[in-house]
Amino acid sequence: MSAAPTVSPADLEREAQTRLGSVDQRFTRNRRTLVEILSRTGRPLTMPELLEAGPDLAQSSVYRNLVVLEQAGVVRRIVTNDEFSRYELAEDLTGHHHHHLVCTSCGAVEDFTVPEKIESLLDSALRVTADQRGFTVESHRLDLLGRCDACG
Amino acid sequence: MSAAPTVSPADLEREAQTRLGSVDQRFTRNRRTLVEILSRTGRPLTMPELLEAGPDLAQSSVYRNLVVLEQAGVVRRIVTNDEFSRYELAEDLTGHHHHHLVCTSCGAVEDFTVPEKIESLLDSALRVTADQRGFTVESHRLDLLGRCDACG
DNA sequence: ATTTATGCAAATCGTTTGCAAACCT
DNA sequence: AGGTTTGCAAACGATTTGCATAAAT
Repeated sequence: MSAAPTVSPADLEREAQTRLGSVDQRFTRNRRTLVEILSRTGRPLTMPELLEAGPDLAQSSVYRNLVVLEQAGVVRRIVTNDEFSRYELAEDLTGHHHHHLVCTSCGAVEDFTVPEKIESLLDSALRVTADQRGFTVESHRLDLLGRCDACG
Repeated sequence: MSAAPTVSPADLEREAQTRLGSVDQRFTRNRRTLVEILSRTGRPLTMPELLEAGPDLAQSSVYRNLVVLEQAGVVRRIVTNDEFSRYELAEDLTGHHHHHLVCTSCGAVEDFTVPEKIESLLDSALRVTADQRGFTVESHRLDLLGRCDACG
């Protein structure tokens, strides 16, 4: 349930730096702050949550920086039926492939993982299906929808 | 790739009728039209697509009716990173459990299924994980993100 | 007749954008 | 300097809502 970083904060910064550079973008103070917040929190955050965690950030800049960070492959945007988008570090940055538990009552989103064996089985099954359709898979998304512990 | 209805149009109408009734809602002309369009098309439709398919429908009424139909369990709303929500018939109405291929380029959404064996394996693995977290599963959602045939 | 659904137009609200000042190198 | 980023305020656009009319029972 913690972020369980398999990547050190320093490595993370360096990798974020690199990825931004490869898209001709700078790793500015505000962007650092965002990466730091997302890293520390270790779960998908909404805009209000980000602004609360970084009170000096201007909302418009956060939106703009999240777009940049997403294009650089540092951040991933998650859309649910909830009113807000959520943002988390790209999973190949944290080395932590996972999925989401989405509460249909309060909108909360948590991470979870499935056993490696199931994951790889699923992965190959999906690839077969996609190929048959001429679909080029970039990633998959597996969410569980239901009621979280708090919402009973 | 077709809708492959395992449920006849008549059965569908009757069931929609029933479900609406159980939430104290009527099966009005406009709602019939929506169900008919979704049934005929057999894939998730956006608001513009719905309005094009039913030129006499008022946009606000469509939005309102989709809410009602969703509450009655007749329709399911799908949110992607695309600008529009999409709507399809609830899968327990069509008897056709499926997932989605989401094109990250054009936003198009197609249905696909995975082998029953994989599906049930996944299902039990998910249930175990959820239980450990005190999470009550209502449904799962498995999307493949990538480039569709047309977008190469 | 009374309740509910409809359609138009206006309001909402998360997100995006224009622009001038601040920042970086 | 020369370019980018920032923050404020205004704009956008998908969805929602108020209200008067039309259906439905």
